[in-house]
Amino acid sequence: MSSIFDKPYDPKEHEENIYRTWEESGFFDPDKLPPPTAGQAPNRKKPFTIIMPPPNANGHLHAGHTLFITLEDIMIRFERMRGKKALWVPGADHAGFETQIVYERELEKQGRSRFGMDHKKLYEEILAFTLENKKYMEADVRAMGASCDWSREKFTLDEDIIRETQRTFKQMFDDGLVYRGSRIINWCPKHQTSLSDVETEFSEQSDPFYFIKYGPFIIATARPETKFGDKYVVIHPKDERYKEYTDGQKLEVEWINGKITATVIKDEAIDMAFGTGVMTITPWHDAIDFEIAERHGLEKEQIIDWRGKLLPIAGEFAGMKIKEARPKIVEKLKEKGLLVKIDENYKHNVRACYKCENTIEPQIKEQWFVKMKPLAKLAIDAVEAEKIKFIPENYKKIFLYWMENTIDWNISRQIVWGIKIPAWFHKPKCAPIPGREKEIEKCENIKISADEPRCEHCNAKYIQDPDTFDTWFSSGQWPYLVLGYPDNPDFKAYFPTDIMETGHDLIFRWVPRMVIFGLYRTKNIPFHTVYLHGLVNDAKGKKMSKSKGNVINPLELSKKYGTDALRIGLIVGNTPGTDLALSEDRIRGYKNFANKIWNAARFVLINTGGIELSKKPALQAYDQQLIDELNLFIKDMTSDMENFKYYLAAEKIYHYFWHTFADKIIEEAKNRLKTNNDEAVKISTKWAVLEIFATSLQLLHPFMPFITEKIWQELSGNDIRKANRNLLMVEEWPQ
RNA sequence: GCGCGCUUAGCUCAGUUGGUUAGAGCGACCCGUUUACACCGGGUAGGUCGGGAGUUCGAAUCUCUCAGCGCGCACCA
Repeated sequence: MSSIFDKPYDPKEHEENIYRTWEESGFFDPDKLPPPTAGQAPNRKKPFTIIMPPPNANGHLHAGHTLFITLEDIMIRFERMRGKKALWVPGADHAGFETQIVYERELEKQGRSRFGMDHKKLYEEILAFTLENKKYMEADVRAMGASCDWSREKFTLDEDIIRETQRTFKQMFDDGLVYRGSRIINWCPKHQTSLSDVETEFSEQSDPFYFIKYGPFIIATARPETKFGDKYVVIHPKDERYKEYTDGQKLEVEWINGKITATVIKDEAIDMAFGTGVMTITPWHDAIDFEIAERHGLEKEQIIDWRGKLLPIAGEFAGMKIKEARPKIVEKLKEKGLLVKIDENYKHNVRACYKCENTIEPQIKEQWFVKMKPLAKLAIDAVEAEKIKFIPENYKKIFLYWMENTIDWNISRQIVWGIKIPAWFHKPKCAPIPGREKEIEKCENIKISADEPRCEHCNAKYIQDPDTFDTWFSSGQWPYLVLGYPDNPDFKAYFPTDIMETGHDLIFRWVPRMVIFGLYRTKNIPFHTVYLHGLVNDAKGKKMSKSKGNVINPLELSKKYGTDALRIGLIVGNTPGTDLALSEDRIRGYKNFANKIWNAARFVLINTGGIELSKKPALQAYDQQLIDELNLFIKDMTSDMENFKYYLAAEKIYHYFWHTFADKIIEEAKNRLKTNNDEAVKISTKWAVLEIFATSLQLLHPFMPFITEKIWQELSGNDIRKANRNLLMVEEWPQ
């Protein structure tokens, strides 16, 4: 008799069909699940929800994605089998800044540039580009076996998402939680946009450190080119060395471009031990200096323009790029006798754009800011009250530390690809209308509205804020927006969600924002548990990067060894929060395992014909013991699953199947079937083998869904389960 | 600078509340093709659990300390 088991398992032959069968069954939608088995029934009222972190829609999945899809799919399949209404909502992220950069490269290839392009046209081009690439991402998610409900898929630029995001902004504006302010921001001169702190990285840099005469003082700086406008000299109030100088004292000082009047400021922000203990400040281009200037009400002046060139205040250096100007300025200081010495071994950390690695130029800009303190308080309280749990636990501490030290969040971005900030400005204000002065006094010069407002007094048009939201402003609201907050019944049925599973690198960028927005808008936590997985690195444990050329394409591994092998290979031994070294060897081993399962199925098929599991025979003591051991195993493994220890559960079932079931139980069964003529012994043996095999398929299914489903289909003619509804996916988790 | 984590077999990592000879996968070596499977089976070797000190009847596990590595945050002009 020939069967599909006659040749080794070839995943390529089956995976696509199996996925189609699942998808067409409709069971990815928890509202369309088949009636529960008796064992599942008690759970059926409980929802189990995971919102998928939406992958960027601008290309294929990478290794990190395949890990999170596998983990979340395991969680979902496990709970679905247990009878819960398991909902996993997929999504696609427009990924504002990131996608715009990807598209800018496309433009560059065509010899074009986004600067000078009509905003609307650019937006439409990027939209078309994104929707095209979104398909690849979705196909990859399917190829990974994700049992998510595609009927509920959302895109971060869907109309309802945009509308609700803008409403959140309006509500926060009305509550005084967002404000427009001229504050120091991180400016990327290449990308021509501001960035939040989490979108920048520090890199250590070695620069000459210049000691320069400034009147009676010597100041030290690594950036002489910012010093043109420096007219405040700051000293620590307790510094004995400079006690003769008093706060507010004026001094005539010979400076780079001639004489200026300097003012002495005393401020405790000064580190007396650093440099000379004296510094001049440049409030427009340095965060600390800005704070000092704010505290003392000092003037601020822009020195460097938005493109990174010096402004007219720099005199003869105006129009020069910083790098070009610096040595020339130093030369001039030397000529004037102002340069005291140069320390060549000065190392400091410089903020850089996390995408282009260009140095960030701090600038003062009028932007929208979220007042973080009161919002952070909500998050801190919820986490301290254990309403939200972290896996691994130590991330709780990290989360709280960050929340307690958070600063106001700049949410304005000077990019096109994103959600428009629904703010409108009335500039200039209304002209005076005789007799209506008081009324006009109250005229708002800022309106928050999705539609274009008009001034009710002078009928002037408002000018729309050209900026878009920081992507994290909208993705921070993702969990409830996806479920259609506030009106969609899904919101009531499935929120708060159960688990937010994401990479530990998003502990600051994303997780806190979701907690805050959830608590602010829905008055509820967005999820009960945060599960953080580690990063997927190359075989040597090094971070994958295109420039290093060590990027492993997970979908190639999936094609080569099968998705099941890739999945379980990503899971076994991969503890939460710990980075994973992904190597081909690791996956290859599990391909062999898949084949082992395949061949065991062949043995079972050949040897247990005629056995019906629903008709349990009187078991021999030996077989009863195997079943008892199996039950203990189920209990142990289920407990690991409930405690999110997938790395252990996967390893245990692997081991049980291969080294207990295949190596021992099957081998013993062979002997007994061959040497014993007692029919009762044979039936008992066959029944036990089939029972253990069927149960193993169920236990393996969340980890290796394709092969287990395929075998289940092939064996279903044998009545492997009385409640068999032909899809292992909705079968009951063994108890 | 502050914080977090790691250091266990050649490599990648488990080891739950301290408890008998410390485990897995991959790799190495030896033997073996008796029909589920060579994408296999049987077996072997390989670890003073980073160093040191302490608590304990007992420590890979708890405490202290030293060293090395990784990561995060912040920052000194």
